[in-house]
Amino acid sequence: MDNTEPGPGSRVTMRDVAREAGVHLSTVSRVLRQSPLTSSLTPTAVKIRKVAKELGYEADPLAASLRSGRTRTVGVVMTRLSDVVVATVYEAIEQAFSKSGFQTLLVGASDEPDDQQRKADLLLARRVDGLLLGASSLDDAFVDRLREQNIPYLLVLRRSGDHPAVTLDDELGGYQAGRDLIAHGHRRVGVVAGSSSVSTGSDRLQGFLRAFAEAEIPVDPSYIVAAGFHVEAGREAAEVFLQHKNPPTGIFAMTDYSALGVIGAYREHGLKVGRDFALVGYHDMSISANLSIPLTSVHSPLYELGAQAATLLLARMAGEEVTSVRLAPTLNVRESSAAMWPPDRATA
Amino acid sequence: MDNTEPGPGSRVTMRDVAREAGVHLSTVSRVLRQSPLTSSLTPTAVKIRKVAKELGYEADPLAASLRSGRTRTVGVVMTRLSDVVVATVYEAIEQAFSKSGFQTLLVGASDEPDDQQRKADLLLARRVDGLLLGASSLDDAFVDRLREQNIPYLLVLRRSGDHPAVTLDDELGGYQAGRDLIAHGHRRVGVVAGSSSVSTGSDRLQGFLRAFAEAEIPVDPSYIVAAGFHVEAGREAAEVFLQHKNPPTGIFAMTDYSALGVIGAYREHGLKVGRDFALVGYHDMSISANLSIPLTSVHSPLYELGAQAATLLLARMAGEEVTSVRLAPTLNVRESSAAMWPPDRATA
DNA sequence: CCGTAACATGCAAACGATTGCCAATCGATT
DNA sequence: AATCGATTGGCAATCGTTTGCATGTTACGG
Repeated sequence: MDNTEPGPGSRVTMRDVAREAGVHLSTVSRVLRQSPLTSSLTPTAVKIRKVAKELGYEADPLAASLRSGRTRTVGVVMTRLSDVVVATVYEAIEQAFSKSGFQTLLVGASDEPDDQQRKADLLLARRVDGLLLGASSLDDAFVDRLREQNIPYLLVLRRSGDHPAVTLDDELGGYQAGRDLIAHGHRRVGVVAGSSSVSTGSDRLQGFLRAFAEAEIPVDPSYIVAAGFHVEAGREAAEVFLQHKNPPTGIFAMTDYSALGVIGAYREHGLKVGRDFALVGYHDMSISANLSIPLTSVHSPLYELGAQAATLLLARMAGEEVTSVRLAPTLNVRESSAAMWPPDRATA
Repeated sequence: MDNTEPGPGSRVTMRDVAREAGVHLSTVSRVLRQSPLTSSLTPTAVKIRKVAKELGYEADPLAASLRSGRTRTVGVVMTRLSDVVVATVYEAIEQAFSKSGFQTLLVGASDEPDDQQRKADLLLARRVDGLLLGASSLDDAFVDRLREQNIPYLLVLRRSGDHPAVTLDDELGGYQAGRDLIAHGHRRVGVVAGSSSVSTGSDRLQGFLRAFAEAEIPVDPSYIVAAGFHVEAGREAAEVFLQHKNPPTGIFAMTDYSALGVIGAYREHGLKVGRDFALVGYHDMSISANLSIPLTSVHSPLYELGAQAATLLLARMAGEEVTSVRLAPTLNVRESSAAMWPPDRATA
């Protein structure tokens, strides 16, 4: 026998509704799930709905999921949510799913592959109907396993192998940044790069280098500093640049944040962006256009990215085949890189 | 009869472990839950654990929750996650709960009270063990209902009534901002305020005004512009200031973002922050110290806020009484407000 | 007027755990 | 050797749904 909660103060269950309406439990279930088997106009259905409302019945998703195996929940694994880029994408994802009546279960993961896997397993244990991965590294055996297990999943922001993914065309973005620096006369350039094991970073670098290869301008590898995506990374890289006797005249930072770090560090050396050096950032966050010297930046459609990811995963969950989507960025040229280089040649 | 998933490819259940180990189902449950009733050293316990590992058994949280009523999940309601402040706090929350073996279910809500309530109800239907509310307005009847229903909850970031909350001392922050502007000689000041129905905004304003009241300096109400917390809000407010024939010399923006908006808009009028006007921001995000002209800003311990919120909610869930916590901010004075006003008086 | 399709209900077995109660076991104490 | 107390393990009910099958009802065409 069990006496945990004997009081009548408990919740209203289907059993209560059934008793009150004078029908069987299962009938209530069918009517309320509006299963296609039962038209909604029959007097019984009307009565059940009325009683349910009167009693304030609310379905228990737990019990339903246990029995049906479906949870109407998708799991989302993301890194560092405090990164605006990530947060914006997640916000879009959440809204899209919420609109379709799904709930998202968000877990943060570090950049270690193991951590992502552990967190994803946690989500799978919760029986999510689908999985959105925003933290996978380029070589992630774990994702292969997902495919084999036939679990609907989708990568977002980062690619890996030939797994379906919704990403930004980072190669193109890097290319655009490179073209911009070339077009403004820069021949000696530096890059504030992120970790090379993450597709976003390596793609941007590749595109950037392609631009210079096409223009047949060599890029000194020692000017490519893998520092990271945050403000401090920019400062670090800046110090490296400034130690060269011939520092680069044009800099591509892989994040607006690291671009700000560069601005700050250079500033402490008395150097001013847009005058003493050119700078191109990435992601075109709302702040970038509003700096004292507005920042040239590659704009990424982050919100659309999240929305598309949600749509595609929903399609996959419905059994459809989907193909990866790659969204194109656009370059916004502003004062930080708009001047021609070398300066004053025309007037000298 | 039921034939939904007859295949043996299903998951490993306790029943399987019990059969394999030659003990009763319930014994397995007790050992694996390491209920205090069963010491873990008995041979049966050892065997069960061994078998469980061999079979790759993993508990189904759904089934466990259904029976036990506990989910080891807390619900979190927040607004606009793309706001770094909110995202940072959430990140801290998630990490803290994750460390305690809880999962967080995050839902985004708009600023409308109804929406928050709807989203919270969704979470309650999922039987969360506790609720963290980051989107409540000042007058929120919904939270009262929670108290009556005896559900462990906690407000975070925003206060409401006498509900337990972990917040920043925004009044103090506003005061500090005000003191700074006064100390640097400003007598005509403007405020870029947010919505007054949210405690963060109204508290900051109140503190700011207290500083001026104490110093017996009047503040012109038409210089207080309720525009919002984002970049565009700053631009908007700046335009309002500039339409006055005597624009304020010192400006308090309630967010670093809106501060950036002000910088941008003034800049387009040829006005430079730190020289032509002083500016104080709020939250001291990583970028603020790295601007060309570093921004004076009130620093809030956001990460600590999230961590404390998690700790306190856990305590409440364990039945302890908790008292609200209010974390003190600290002012970081930088170039944007460091100069004395009016300028050049000493040298003139 | 009957056979039958079509549909609305009812029945009961799951889904996979937790847990109150009780019987059995075991060691120690008298 | 008998008794007592404490552990241990088994039993079965239960959490609140979903769902395959069987039954009952209605309507309709031939």
